[in-house]
Amino acid sequence: MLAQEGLKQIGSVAKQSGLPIKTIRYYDELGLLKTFGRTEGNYRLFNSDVFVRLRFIKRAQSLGLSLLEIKEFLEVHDRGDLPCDRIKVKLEDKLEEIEQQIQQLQILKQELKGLLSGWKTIPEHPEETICPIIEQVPSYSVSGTLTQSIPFFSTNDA
Amino acid sequence: MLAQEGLKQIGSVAKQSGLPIKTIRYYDELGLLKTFGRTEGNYRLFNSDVFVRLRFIKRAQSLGLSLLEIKEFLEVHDRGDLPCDRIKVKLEDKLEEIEQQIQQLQILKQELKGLLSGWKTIPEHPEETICPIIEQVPSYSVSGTLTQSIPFFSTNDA
DNA sequence: CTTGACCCTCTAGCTAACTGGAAGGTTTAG
DNA sequence: CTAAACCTTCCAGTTAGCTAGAGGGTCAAG
Repeated sequence: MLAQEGLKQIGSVAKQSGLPIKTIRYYDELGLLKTFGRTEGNYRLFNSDVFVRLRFIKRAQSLGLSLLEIKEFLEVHDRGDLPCDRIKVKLEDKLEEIEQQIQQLQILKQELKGLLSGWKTIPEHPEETICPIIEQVPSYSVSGTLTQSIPFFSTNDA
Repeated sequence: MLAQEGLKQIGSVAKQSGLPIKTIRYYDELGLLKTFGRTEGNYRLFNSDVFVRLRFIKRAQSLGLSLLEIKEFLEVHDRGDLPCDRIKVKLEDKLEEIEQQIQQLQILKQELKGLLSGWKTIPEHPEETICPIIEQVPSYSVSGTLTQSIPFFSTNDA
């Protein structure tokens, strides 16, 4: 029997939200959810806030934030603040990250295109290379300030 | 004492290549390296082919191929073929993958930019949202055939 | 009273590419 | 002979976000 009105067990939260039960339990374990206590039978109880929280989590996740980052925001929120300003800063960082990722991928793409456009099944060199073309050093001057080349060997001695 | 001329122990391979010993051992375990036997003391011996192989591995990795994919190529190579044609197909697939990744990231970027440009530290709504802005449904019509929206809740019942 | 749906915790596994450490064998210089 | 530097295998842990399964408790209906 449910302890109070309007409280839900994990199963119906799962159904309404479309998320697997296991996932909801997992979020709860990580401290993302703040359950509304338990029944006498030790069943988790949620009030309808949980849907707002879940939607927030999923939305933030889809924007590239990790569960731990999201947890921080939720904690700020739970202390009474709107975490908007912090979120803004994070999102600005994310934006920069994403722009860099895109740049890296563009470089890669250019490289791959270059390799593929110059492709021929090269005949000679039986032993000294594995695949001659793929081993070419990239010589791109794509567009702009890209001096950083893709590493062949990193420089750590261990 | 080294069994033969020109053979290297793992330490000097590590030094010359710049890769950690552990990594080289790991590649060997995965079957990427084909050692040149062992000493009486059970030390791995490499001939200088190993540098070609390592360079190939690192290069292919930097092009977005996994170690398992790379292993396939090396096995083809070791059976006597130049694995170029297979590599070509893989690389074409990779190219497509990368283009899709870029597209996804562009969408994300647009979204983030949209959020950040419309940003104000919104005052009201104490409880029904966590951060009002981040919870907006994205309404982008970026450029072209993007019907797929970022999922809030997926559609699996479990 | 029993069945079935629901819930609990706990442990372990998944992917990928390593990395760290324990415990111990080998080789060489002094 | 001993110490240092090198090597070996094996086991476990890292990251992130779950997911699977075992083993068992709770609850309402028939």
